Amino acid sequence: MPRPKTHDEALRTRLLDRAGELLSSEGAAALSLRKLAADVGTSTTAVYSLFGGKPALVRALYMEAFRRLGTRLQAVQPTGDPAEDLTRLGIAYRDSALADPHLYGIMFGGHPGFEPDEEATAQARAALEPLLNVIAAGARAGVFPDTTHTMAMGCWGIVHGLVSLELCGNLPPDMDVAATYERALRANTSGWRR
Amino acid sequence: MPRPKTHDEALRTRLLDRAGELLSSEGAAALSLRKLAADVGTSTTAVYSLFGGKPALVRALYMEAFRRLGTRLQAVQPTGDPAEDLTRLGIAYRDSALADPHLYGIMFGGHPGFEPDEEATAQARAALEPLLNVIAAGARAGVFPDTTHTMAMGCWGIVHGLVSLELCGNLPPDMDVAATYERALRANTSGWRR
DNA sequence: CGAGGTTCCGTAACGCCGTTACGAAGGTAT
DNA sequence: ATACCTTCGTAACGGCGTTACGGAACCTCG
Repeated sequence: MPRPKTHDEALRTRLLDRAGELLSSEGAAALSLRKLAADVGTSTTAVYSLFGGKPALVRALYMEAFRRLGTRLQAVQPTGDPAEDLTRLGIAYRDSALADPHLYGIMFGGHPGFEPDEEATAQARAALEPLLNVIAAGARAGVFPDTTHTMAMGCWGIVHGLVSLELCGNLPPDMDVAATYERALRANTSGWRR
Repeated sequence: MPRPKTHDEALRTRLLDRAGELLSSEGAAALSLRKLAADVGTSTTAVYSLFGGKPALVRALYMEAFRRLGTRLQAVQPTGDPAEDLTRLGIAYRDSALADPHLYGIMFGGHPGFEPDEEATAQARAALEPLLNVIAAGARAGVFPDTTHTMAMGCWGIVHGLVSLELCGNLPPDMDVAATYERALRANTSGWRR
């Protein structure tokens, strides 16, 4: 007896996909509920019934962004050399960010109204598990210190920091970023060597 | 014969000060031209005649933020040990960011509509001169490599990255951030040792 | 097969925002 | 005193996120 729902899971994914496209092509400022709904051929109400509002939509994008990052990091095949693996993870991290800078901005840019809750930060941490695994393996092999979490924070810090500086345009335009990035990663890794 | 100006330099600084206060107390989302003008006792027109619009106001805050950061970094007294100086600079950097997180967000968060122009990025680079000086001194002393700019990027990356992660709430709440931060800084520095 | 009822969703309104055009305000020179 | 020129506050415009509401769509039952 009820009217059948058109605000269903399919529409949810279409909204999420289009939101990601808008974000990638025109930036975060251009991501408005009105434009999004019009593009998908529905009304803004859909976003409220399917997500709950704009912050909740951003949250969904946040989760998706970390999911993609985690997938890319998991795809890095271990070589047996923890230091080398660490560098490769860092490069994969940067590739992931450069592949969709605006999505990276969702993860760390801090959108107005959205604060990651516990589940969201758990998703973020889960994406970095390959990093923890490599560092823990290095610790077991005796090349890294036993303070796995401390070292993981340092490594996450440097990859995030460099990528963030690059995306903000804070690096000199004539710099060979890829090479300098890798050099900085290796220096940092060797500093943690036991 | 003209009506005397009330949109003068004094009003400009009052607007800038209040904008900084609003930013610090209520965040970037609460910084609206209407509220700002009302607080200062003028109209939104003042912002347009004195700055040129909201992005230009944000630009002024951006310049001010990097000016303050530069002042704090310059206040770090060299010890003669470049590695130690590097750590102290990193701690001063974090202190500066924690002193006003929202102002730090202006520098790297990327506000909608504002892209730093050449002069703004020059101001940003100038603030980091103490970092370059210490690294160059270390290179002259033979403890750091000759690739000063590469190493500077790495060092900026790790301090910015860790501070950024902390401000985003991406670090575990039970972590002793100050100690871990310093540990990561020292590891990174020692990795650059020649 | 049509009427009723229940659920659902698009429209439209509200209060914000940044931006801009315009008319009133105010001091100066005649 | 009046005319004029600069300056600034008011108000309007389009767009935003959000929400209340009324009509639309379907199933069920007579």
